[in-house]
Amino acid sequence: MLDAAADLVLAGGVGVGIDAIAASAGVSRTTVYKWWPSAAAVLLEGLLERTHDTLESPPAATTREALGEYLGKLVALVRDTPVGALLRGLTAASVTDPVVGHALVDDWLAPRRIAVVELLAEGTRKGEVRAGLNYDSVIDALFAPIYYRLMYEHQPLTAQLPAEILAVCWPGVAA
Amino acid sequence: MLDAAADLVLAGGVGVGIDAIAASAGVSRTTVYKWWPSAAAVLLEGLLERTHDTLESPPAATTREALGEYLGKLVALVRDTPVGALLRGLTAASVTDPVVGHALVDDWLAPRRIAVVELLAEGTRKGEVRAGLNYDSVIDALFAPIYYRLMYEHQPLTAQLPAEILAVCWPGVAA
DNA sequence: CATATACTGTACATCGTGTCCAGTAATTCG
DNA sequence: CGAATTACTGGACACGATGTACAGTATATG
Repeated sequence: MLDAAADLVLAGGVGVGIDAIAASAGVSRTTVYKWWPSAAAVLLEGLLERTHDTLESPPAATTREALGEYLGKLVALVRDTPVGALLRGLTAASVTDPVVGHALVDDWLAPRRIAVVELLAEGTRKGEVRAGLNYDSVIDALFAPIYYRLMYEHQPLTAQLPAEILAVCWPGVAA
Repeated sequence: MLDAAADLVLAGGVGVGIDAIAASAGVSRTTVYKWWPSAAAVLLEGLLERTHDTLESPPAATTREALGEYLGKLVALVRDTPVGALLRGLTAASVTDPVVGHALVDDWLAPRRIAVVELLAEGTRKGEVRAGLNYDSVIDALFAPIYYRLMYEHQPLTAQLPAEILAVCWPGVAA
């Protein structure tokens, strides 16, 4: 059912409902309800299940490069896989459903923020990142443009975005 | 009807529908449909009508201060008025309704981005802002954290946010 | 006075959600 | 082997929201 749900979103649908998931998975609606409380819960679990291997940051020579690669991996995921549509739909759902909102923050956003906190802490240890930074602000500055462009589509979500983000933010982060 | 719609959102409702708007405005549902195609359209017009005076940037000594004040005004609007809830709801609606999405970008986001472009251009003229910047990236970096926190609520939307954003981004923007 | 415009209120078709229930197939366990 | 648990089916139903249709009323305009 998780695969079916993800495939549905891939196929272009953002407002995927229980009916569509059940039909696509070849099971009855009742069965879906037996395992998940809502369509959004299915989509969220499908999202997490397919991406739990995208958390670690690849080794890189410098902290700046490591951040660039980490953001690049996220942008690629959002651009080239159903993850983008999934995130858009779940973000919309989170507005009316606080449970989805909390799950999205705890299970999607938070782990990625933690990964970057570690990158920054390591950078501070190596003398590449300024000490005494407010990590939460920095992480917002790094991640937010990606979600901003994902949601509003006022600017294209290009592969160059991480480099552009770092061009603006890195001078305020570097030691 | 616009006032009624805005008041409804203020009262805590994010998923405001045609029924609620009509009831709150004291008119029949048919009448609302006569003037707007959807509930989101009413809310959007109400939002724009109440905020078209918040576009200009106040005069400030330095470009950095001007940016801080401009972002501060936006944060205050989002924090202390129905604008925050309105934006959250409309952003959610924009995911399934492209018309709302375009209107949100063209009539809400774009004018504010243009105001900041002017601030930055003026700053470049005064020698306070680096020349050759990619304005779109800078503007994303400045605005995105506000919308990011608005949507996910993973971090509080405090009055200090603009200062924190500038602490990270200004070094990459200053001449 | 006649007409156009705005509004009313109900009714209706439609869709998606979430629950309920009786019945079936398969698996596990005594 | 037989009994009980577990998973699933599919149809029915209540519910709420959306959007349209229509016949009728009030009000202002000319």
